[in-house]
Amino acid sequence: MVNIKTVARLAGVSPSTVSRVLTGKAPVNEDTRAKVMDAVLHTGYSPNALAKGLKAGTSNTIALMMPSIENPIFPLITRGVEDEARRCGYTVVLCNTDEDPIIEQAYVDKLRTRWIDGFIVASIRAGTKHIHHLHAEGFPIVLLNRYLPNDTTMDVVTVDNYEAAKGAVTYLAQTGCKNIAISLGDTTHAFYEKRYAGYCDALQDAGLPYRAELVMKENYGTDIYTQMSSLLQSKTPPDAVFATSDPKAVQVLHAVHDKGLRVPQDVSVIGFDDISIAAMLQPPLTTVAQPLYQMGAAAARRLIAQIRHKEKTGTLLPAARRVLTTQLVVRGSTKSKQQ
Amino acid sequence: MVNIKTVARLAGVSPSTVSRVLTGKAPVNEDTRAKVMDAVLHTGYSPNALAKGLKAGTSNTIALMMPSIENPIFPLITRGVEDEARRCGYTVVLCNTDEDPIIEQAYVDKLRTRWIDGFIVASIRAGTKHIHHLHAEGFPIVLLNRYLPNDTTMDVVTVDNYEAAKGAVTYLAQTGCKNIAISLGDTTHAFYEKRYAGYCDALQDAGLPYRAELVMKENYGTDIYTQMSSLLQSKTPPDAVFATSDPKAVQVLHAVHDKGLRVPQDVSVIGFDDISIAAMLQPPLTTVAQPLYQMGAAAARRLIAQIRHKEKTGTLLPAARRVLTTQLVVRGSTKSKQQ
DNA sequence: CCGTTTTATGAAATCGATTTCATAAAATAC
DNA sequence: GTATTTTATGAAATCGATTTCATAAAACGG
Repeated sequence: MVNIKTVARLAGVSPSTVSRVLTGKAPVNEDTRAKVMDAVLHTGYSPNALAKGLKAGTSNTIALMMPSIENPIFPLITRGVEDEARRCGYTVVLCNTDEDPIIEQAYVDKLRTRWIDGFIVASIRAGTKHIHHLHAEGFPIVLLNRYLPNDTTMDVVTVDNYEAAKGAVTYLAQTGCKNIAISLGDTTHAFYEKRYAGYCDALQDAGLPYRAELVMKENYGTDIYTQMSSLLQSKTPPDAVFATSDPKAVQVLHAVHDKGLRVPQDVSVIGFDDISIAAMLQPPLTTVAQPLYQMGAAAARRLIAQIRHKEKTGTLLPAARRVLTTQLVVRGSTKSKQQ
Repeated sequence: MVNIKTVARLAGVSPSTVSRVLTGKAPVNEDTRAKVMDAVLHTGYSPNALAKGLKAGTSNTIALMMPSIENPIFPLITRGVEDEARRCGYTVVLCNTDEDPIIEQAYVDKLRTRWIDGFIVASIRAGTKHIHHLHAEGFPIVLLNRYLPNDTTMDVVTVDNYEAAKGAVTYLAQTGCKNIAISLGDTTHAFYEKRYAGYCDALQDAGLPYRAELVMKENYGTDIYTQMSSLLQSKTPPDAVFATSDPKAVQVLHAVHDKGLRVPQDVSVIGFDDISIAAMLQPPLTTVAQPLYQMGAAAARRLIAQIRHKEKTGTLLPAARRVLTTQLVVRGSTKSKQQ
């Protein structure tokens, strides 16, 4: 591997001068600059990033922590992060944690050793403390999608889950649905809690009663498919379901289909996320679209801004909350609005 | 950040001794070892990976290059790579290249500068040369899924695309289908070429004629949906379609559905990949399952074996070809076998 | 033309861990 | 008891790039 010394010798100058030419941080005579550039091009030299990082204390690398890339919202988010990072000259390290505190801790320990400049965390949970420690140590951190409601110390990129859910349920009511069920995720996550609140308030605004038996919960012993199937056999079955994620909507669709009922004539279904399969389903799924790519890109942009600010001033920018807008994408799984 | 000097001072020894205790590469007196470990635990010291890497010439980091993580086969592959890498103490850098030679070159240039130990490449194309250069320079490289048929210099992890395709088409024939169409991908990729060959040979073995008009091609002006729609209106429409990837199968299903025909009664459909959505479709898609997770894990395992061999001996192991087995997963989009 | 400021560049220190080299102390041999 | 080997450890060199420091040469002011 060719190093700076080789180039220096070839150009007949000292390593310092080569460095000065390449970083441009100090004036160099035009003749010497030409000689050096010549030697650089000739050898195909490119500075060793490890040595550079060691000296500078940075690596131009960020980590992206998520539960699992298999969760269908993450590929697009990841793409957004990676594209933006690359544009800014940063490299992305991928961490699937399975929400396992041990794996998460292992990652943090490994990456903390001074060669990751910052973290995008899409897997934070209420109970864990590693991320706070990391932040307290001075690492730039941006929370993505998942966040802790009573903690405003860290940057967050998210959507307005309350309004988005409220809008979706209101839409169902406007299409004439009276018995609107919800397929709910783990409410220890703030974003699911918000979607639940939006559901409740939308019912109230529409003058519809809240019925506890219409709330299906994930990880509740049985899966959504089973819960939906039995709900359809009850005395007052739902005529609509607001699923708090698209995969849950898929299970609902299957349950409806397997009972011989039609979507949307018998049961309307709205999902949340707009992952790629939503449009491919039969019928295509009406869903609340999150701007996943933009969320990833925004998180990367913010993180890199924090990193650069820290490099310049030694401190972090005050934590900010970036709320992107969702959009209800109406497809075939819902009836049309009544005039 | 606490460094080795701090620990040394605290323990009352030299940095060399601290290093010896932690690497275990030289004998240390039991008393001193205890003192050092004490200081290490007390300070929470962990060696700087950048400095370590600079000295050792390795970074315990590998790169995973793919067209895009949005392509639904890659999340699972990525998960396999990452899990195996983590188990072996390696970190994964993610590279989405969009098959753009410029982006790919930029990545290669950036990562070549001595701090990536090896590459898993799932995006190689016949025309490009960067990867060969990289390999010629001595970097360990494992090709995943995509490969170059007349190049046996690099390790490959793949499946038997020919046999898998042949098996799928033979299955369609055995269920009584007579006019089997194929929805084909870009045949400049060897793996699509092989699937095509398997289709042709299966037809022949089943005594069915090859009909050129039943070959639908991606990137052929019109999309698969349109091609399938017009094929269904022809004089002798297909009664089955072998799609060379699951997303293509989805388009076929939509075309069939929109023509008011039923799957599998009127048209059988088989996909390829078994991505997560396959089982969620209505009807659930019969498809050739690739062991995506295992392919990723196998590629990572092989790459790390190469890296370690190179570190020990300075040379690479002779290139090997690892062929994993596919499995036809029969679901609802095909008829059952005739006795 | 002499003193002062710029400009350009090499030598050497630095980042942090590892490793070779040197050496003092301890252990063993005869 | 002296010679030799082994063990334990510190000092210093090393990885490669950057940056401070020092200094020679050039430019400039009066």
